[in-house]
Amino acid sequence: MAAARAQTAWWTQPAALGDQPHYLSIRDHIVRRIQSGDLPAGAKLPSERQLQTGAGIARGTIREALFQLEAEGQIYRRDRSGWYVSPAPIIYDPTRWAGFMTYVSEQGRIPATTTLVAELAPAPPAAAEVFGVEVGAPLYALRRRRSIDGRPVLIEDIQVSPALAPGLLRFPLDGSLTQILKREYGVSVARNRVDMWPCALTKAEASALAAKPGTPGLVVVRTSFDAAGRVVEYDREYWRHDAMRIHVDTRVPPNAGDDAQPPSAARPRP
Amino acid sequence: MAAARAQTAWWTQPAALGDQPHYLSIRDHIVRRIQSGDLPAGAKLPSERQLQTGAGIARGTIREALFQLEAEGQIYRRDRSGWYVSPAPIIYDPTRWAGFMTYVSEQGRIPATTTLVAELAPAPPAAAEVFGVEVGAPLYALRRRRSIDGRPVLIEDIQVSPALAPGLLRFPLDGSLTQILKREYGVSVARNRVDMWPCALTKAEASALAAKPGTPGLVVVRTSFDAAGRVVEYDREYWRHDAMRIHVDTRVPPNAGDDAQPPSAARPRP
DNA sequence: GAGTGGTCTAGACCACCTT
DNA sequence: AGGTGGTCTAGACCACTCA
Repeated sequence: MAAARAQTAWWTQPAALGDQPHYLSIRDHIVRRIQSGDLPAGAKLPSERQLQTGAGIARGTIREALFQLEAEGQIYRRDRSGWYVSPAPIIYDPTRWAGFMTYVSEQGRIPATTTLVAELAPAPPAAAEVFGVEVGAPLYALRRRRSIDGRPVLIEDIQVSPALAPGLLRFPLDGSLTQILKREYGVSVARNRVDMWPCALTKAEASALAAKPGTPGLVVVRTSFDAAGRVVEYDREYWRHDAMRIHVDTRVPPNAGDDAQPPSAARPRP
Repeated sequence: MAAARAQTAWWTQPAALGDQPHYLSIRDHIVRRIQSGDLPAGAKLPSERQLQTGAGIARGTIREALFQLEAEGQIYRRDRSGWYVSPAPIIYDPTRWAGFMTYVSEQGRIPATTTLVAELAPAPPAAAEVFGVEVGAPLYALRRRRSIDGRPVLIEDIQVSPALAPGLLRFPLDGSLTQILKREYGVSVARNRVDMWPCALTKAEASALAAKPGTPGLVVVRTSFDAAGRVVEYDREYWRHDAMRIHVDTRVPPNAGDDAQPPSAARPRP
């Protein structure tokens, strides 16, 4: 396997499986090197120019292969630094109240949090609607970056009502916010409403993740409520799309009707 | 707004917001045309060569703008046919037992299903493990294509145990499978286990969706169980990534412990 | 300061969809 | 048959990261 570094342009030969585009043969070759252990998780790939192997391969073709692998979640890039093999994704259950720090640890990985912003700020329209306050009313606003094994994987913006948690910013915010709310304010989560969709990271999120703007990502918007139906937390997370898999496990009340729709009503919220 | 079709190469002028790459200015221009209604949902974009406007713009640059918009979910392509404005996504709740036909209709859209394959086939390894049978044991296997408003949006592979639903293939399979299982066999779903992750569509799924292989997609794997814990359905869906948003709403049992983890245990299942 | 990826031009040929 | 996107080459310059 490691002999694949021979100088001859292995990919100028007819494609292994016959009639596929050139860039897919290159992709296949890199996949083989990843699967063989030649390029372990986190390893840096050879530079694009090195991958050209000197022989009649345009850099654009190499890059097409790289983009394909990025879309598949097998490699990622750090902006202007290089291409790296993606680590295994972590399993993320947005319906759990256990926080990031908890379940990343549970899966044998090392979580870390950096608080980028923590302030009392005027509510933007989306948050104002969720909290049922006027646009511009003061809300605690946090912006945090979370990492797994040293790799930044998500940026999140959180809003919390000062009415529910006065003085929140006095506490250390790099850990579990949910835990602080519970322990210090006696507020606990009884309901989670979660929306998720694939996206492209915009400049702001991307730069905080050392990614290129336009990198494929996943948005997770979570609104959590307490037993009284008050909004506890409004959280918007931007993930690198290769960093996680979503896992949800739901039990349905046994006596629900035929076309009933517990636990949720799936209302469009555009 | 509609005057933007002037012959002068509008994008050779300095970018609107100053110092951004050229392809992003092109992107912004197309976004404006979409938002202004000049290019409504479903409309076909001008061809890549037409978008070059004759003046010093390489097609590759146009394509970069198009790829960016595709990653954002704003446009999509039909392989070798052209680029089209993406319709609004539908809201998908994988924890509901209501089927595709139901909630697409609820959202004022027109669902359709084409059954591509319906047969009794040997269980592949993944399905065999889920059903707890030997690899190669007979399972009903369905492959269906689902469309919204005439646009194919997902391919799904379903496996059902013949022990639970003997003679299943005699029924019309273009509707709700869950409903058939309930009505004809008295089997109803008490639990849904769902995993989701972004992916790139492979050749098989892509061609059935008239998409290019490598198009960004979303995989949804759903295992549903009845009250006795038997597997009712094992379902693997490949979605166009711009066609849906995931929405989950979960209520937590009020008396659960601090670090307990209902309703699921978020175990890694690689 | 050397090397990396990011952006960009200007061609070309092909397979395939559409009409 | 004509037009579309898909693939590909062979350059070039720039902004940035990293040592």
